[in-house]
Amino acid sequence: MTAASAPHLHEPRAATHRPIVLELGGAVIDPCSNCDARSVSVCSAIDDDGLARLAAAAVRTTLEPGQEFIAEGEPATHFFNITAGTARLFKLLPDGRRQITGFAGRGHFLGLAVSDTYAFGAEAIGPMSICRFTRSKMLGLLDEFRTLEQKLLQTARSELVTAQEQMLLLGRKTARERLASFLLAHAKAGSACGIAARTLELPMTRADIADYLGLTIETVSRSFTKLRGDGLIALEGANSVVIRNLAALEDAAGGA
Amino acid sequence: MTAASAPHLHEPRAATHRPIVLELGGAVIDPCSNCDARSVSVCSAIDDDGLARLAAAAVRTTLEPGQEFIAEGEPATHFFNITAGTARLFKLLPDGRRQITGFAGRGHFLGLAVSDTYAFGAEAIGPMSICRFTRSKMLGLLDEFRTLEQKLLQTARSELVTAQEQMLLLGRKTARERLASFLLAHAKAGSACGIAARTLELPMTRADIADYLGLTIETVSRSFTKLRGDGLIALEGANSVVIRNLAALEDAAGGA
DNA sequence: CGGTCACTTGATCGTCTTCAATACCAGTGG
DNA sequence: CCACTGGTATTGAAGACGATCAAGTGACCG
Repeated sequence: MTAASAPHLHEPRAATHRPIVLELGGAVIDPCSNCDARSVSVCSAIDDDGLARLAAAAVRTTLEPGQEFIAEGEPATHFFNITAGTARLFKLLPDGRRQITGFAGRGHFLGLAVSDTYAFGAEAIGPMSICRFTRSKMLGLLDEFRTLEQKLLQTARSELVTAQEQMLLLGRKTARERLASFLLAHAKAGSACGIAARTLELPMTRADIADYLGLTIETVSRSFTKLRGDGLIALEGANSVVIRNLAALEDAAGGA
Repeated sequence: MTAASAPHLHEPRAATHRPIVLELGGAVIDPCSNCDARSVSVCSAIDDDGLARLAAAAVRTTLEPGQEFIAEGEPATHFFNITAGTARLFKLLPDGRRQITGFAGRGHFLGLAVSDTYAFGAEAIGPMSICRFTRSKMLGLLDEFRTLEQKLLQTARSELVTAQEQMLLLGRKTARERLASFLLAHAKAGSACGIAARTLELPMTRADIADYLGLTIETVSRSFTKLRGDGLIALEGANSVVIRNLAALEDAAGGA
């Protein structure tokens, strides 16, 4: 598939492009066929002919850390495909309380709103690069390529399953179980195969983790400390976690 | 579209069939074209020719209150379409803690698992009737009728939005806000147009509501009492709720 | 009329939150 | 090289919200 593959999770990995192809003839030739994110994204559902059309419809953009690119409640004019970096997806209450509904990494497709406004906001956590499509062009592609639509259905169902698991976590798990579940989920997502990675790089802050797990920063921090004290994990700086006892961590996650 | 339409929410309403058609010629003629649930279900995405094939693939079943018809973790052999009654969808932790991820009423389509096992369980709340399809037949229909697939994508996205709202509720709202949100959501779902119904019939028990809102029975009960004491609602028996002050209830829901 | 079941209400307890102080780390400039 | 600064994480103490434990009420039913 794609070239380099790091054991890390959600790393920006921006520099894997092969400029050789892009410079052929001096013009940009089909950036999509060359995209790092293609193999893990809905774009993989489209054939080579379609890819040219996709490339024509796409606008590549880079984002600064913290930059918001989807605003909850705003008209849903665009679709996005993440090619590098990680975004936080969130919903807000009027008084400022925030719930992060998920983190979206490379290959993640965003913006398929039901209504004509976005149902959630999205911000870059670190530096990001995204592919932007207008609503009409994307809908045209969807109409034309059934495989794309099928892939989206598959993706949506998978996200629905994840969402249900998150509801179980938010509604019924303790702080310790939530953090353990979170770490395990990211360990699994970070490794290519099904085996959990031993070391995790967490691109998000404690505040993000707290808002994702329905806790406060302090409780997240205390839970980290507790898991470390119990020998389940080790912390190397704030953003790097090493799993020292996978079985015990799975146990601490509540068994589901 | 269909004939009778009650203001009530999730009412079993089993007896609206028109036996006249069924008795023509003495044999059952296309139960699908006659189905109460058709107009509100994915079946509406299929044309009349397809409906006959759908009918051939469908097996109608009735369920007792409390009967489980989807078991979490079991092989996903069937799809289901609810034609009458309400089901609770839930996930369990090994120690018995339960999170209800949603309630599914007439027209709701269930069982589209990502993996080959069901990701959640489903039980009848009251008496129910469902349409059952084998996995292979349903996949065949899906393959044949693109409109059906499109409808499913639309449904899945809508459920995803609902799930995100529920995450906000579970992660960041107080008990009072959760119950108010719950009542409002059902008021809106119960009425045909966008205007919230004034009276709600809740088919589920306090335990179900608690497991849906991530609370205990006691806290749900206390919150009901409190909302009543504040004049926002009135209770007529345990399962009938009248909204007395819609604006205040929306306010109590946390504004989102 | 006793039994069960669902709901309500009360008293106490515990987990997580809140408020507050301190530690840490990278970047900057003296 | 080291003090200063701002952002982020950790730790501590007090408080609140919801959970737990327990009792009481009411409806339905044999």
